[in-house]
Amino acid sequence: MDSPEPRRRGRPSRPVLSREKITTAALAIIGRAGYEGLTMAALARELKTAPSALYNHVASKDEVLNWVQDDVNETIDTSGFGRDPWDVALTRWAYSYRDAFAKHSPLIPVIAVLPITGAPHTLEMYEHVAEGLRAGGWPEDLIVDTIVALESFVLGSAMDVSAPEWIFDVGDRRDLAPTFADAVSARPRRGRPAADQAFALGLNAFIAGLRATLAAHLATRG
Amino acid sequence: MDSPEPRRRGRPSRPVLSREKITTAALAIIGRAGYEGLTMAALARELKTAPSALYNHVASKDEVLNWVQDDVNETIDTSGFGRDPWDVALTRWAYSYRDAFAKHSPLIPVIAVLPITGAPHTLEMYEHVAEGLRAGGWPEDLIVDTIVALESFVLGSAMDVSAPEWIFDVGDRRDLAPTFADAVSARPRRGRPAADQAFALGLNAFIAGLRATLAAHLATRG
DNA sequence: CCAGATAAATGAACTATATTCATTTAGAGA
DNA sequence: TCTCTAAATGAATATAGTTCATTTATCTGG
Repeated sequence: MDSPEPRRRGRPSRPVLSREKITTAALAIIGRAGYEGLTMAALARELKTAPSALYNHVASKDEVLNWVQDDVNETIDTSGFGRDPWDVALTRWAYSYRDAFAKHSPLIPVIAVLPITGAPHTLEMYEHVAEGLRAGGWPEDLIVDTIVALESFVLGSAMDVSAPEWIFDVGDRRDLAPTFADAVSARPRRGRPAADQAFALGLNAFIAGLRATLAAHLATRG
Repeated sequence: MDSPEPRRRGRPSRPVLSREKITTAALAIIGRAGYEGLTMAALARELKTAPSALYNHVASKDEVLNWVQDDVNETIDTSGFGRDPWDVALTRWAYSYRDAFAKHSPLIPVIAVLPITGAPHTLEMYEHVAEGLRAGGWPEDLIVDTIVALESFVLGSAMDVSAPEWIFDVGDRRDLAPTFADAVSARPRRGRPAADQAFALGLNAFIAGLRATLAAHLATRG
C-alpha cells in the first residue's frame, strides 16, 4: 500500500504554486483527460497540493480557464500580418484560430464574454490583427467591428467541430423536411469532415465580402 | 406557518407532467430568473412536483434544454423564404435567429452539438431555409454548408451580445497594443450596442460574399 | 370483475464539484 | 526575537444533477 505519510502543513520553503504552474498543470490535464477531467481537485492533485491551496493564487475556476485561454491564444498564427495582404493574413489567422479552439471548445462560452484585462497574449494577438488591417488600408473605425465579426464566425465554427457528423440526420422525419433532407444527402462526402467544408465555404464568402466592404468604403469616403 | 400537508404519493388521477408542461415551465423560469434560475429543483417547484418526478418524463437536464431550444427555434422568422429574394430572406432570418439566441445564450454550447432528432420545429426551420436557397438557385450540394456557416456566425454573434460593452478595454496595457487600443477608441459610438454594429457589418459582408460564391458556381458549372 | 402490469408520483440518499474557513507553519523584516 | 504574512492543510458547506426503493392510481387481459 501507500505510506500514509500525512502531507506537511503550513508554509513551504518555496512557493509551490503560481499562475504559470497552475496554467501548465491545467493544460496537462486537459491534454490528458479533456475538460471533463479538469476539476479543481484534479488540478490540485497534479500540483501535489490541496484544492483549497489553489485559492491562494486564483480567484475561481473561471480564472483558471481565463489563463488557459490566454495560453491558447499565444499559439494562434498571426504571422501573416505585416507580410501577406490583409485578406490572406486574415484567412490564415482564422484557420489557426478555429483549429486552436476546436480543441478547446469548452472555453468558448467563457471567453466570448470575458474582458481582455489580464490576458496579455490575447491582447497581443488583437494588436497584430489590428496592425494588419490598418496597413491593409482599413479605416480605423471599422477595424474592431471587423475583428469581432470574424471572431464570431470563427468561434461559432469551432463549436461546430465537436458536433457529431450525423447531427443533421433527419431520422424518420423525412416528411417534415424533404428539401433539407435531400440537401443533407447531396452534401459531397469528401475526405474532410463536414465542419471543415462549411468553414471553408463560409470563410471564403466572408473574406470576399470584406474585400467588397472595404472597396465600397474607400470609394465613398477615403 | 405553512400547513405541513405532506404531498400525496403514488400515481395521480391525471398526469401532472408532459413535454409541453415541462417546456413551458422551463421557459417561465428562464423568463423570470434566467438560466441561473433554471435548476431541476426549481423546475419541479414550478410544476408542484418532486425533482425526481421529472425523470419519468425527461432523461436529463440537457434534454430539457433541447426542448426549450426547439421552442425558441419556433419563434425564429423564416417568413422571407419563398417571398423575398434568397439574400434578403437569409438576412432577415439571421437577424431574427441572433436576437432569439441572444436571450438564450446558455443554450448555444448545448445546441451546437446536439442532433436535430426530436426537435421538429428546428427541422422545420431548416426546411424553410433550404427551400429558400433551393428556389434562389443554390446548387443542392452547397445548401447545408451554407446554412451551417451562416449559423456559426449567427451563434457566435449571439454569444457576443452578452459580453460587456467594455470587453476590449485595454486598461493599463495600452503599451502592449497601441494600434488596437486606437481602433477601440475610434469605433463610432452610435446609439446601438457595439455587438449590433459588428453583427451588421459581418452579416452584410457574409451575404455579399455568398452572392459572389453563388455567382461563381453558376458561372463555372450551372 | 379481479389481478397483475404499468405509469407516475414520493422522499431520501448519492455523487460530484466548487468554494470557504479555521488553523498551522515557514520565513522575512523590524 | 517577535511579529506579520504568505501559503499551505483538512474539514465543512453549498449546490446541483441524478438514482432508487417505495407507493399508489389506472389500465388491461383473462
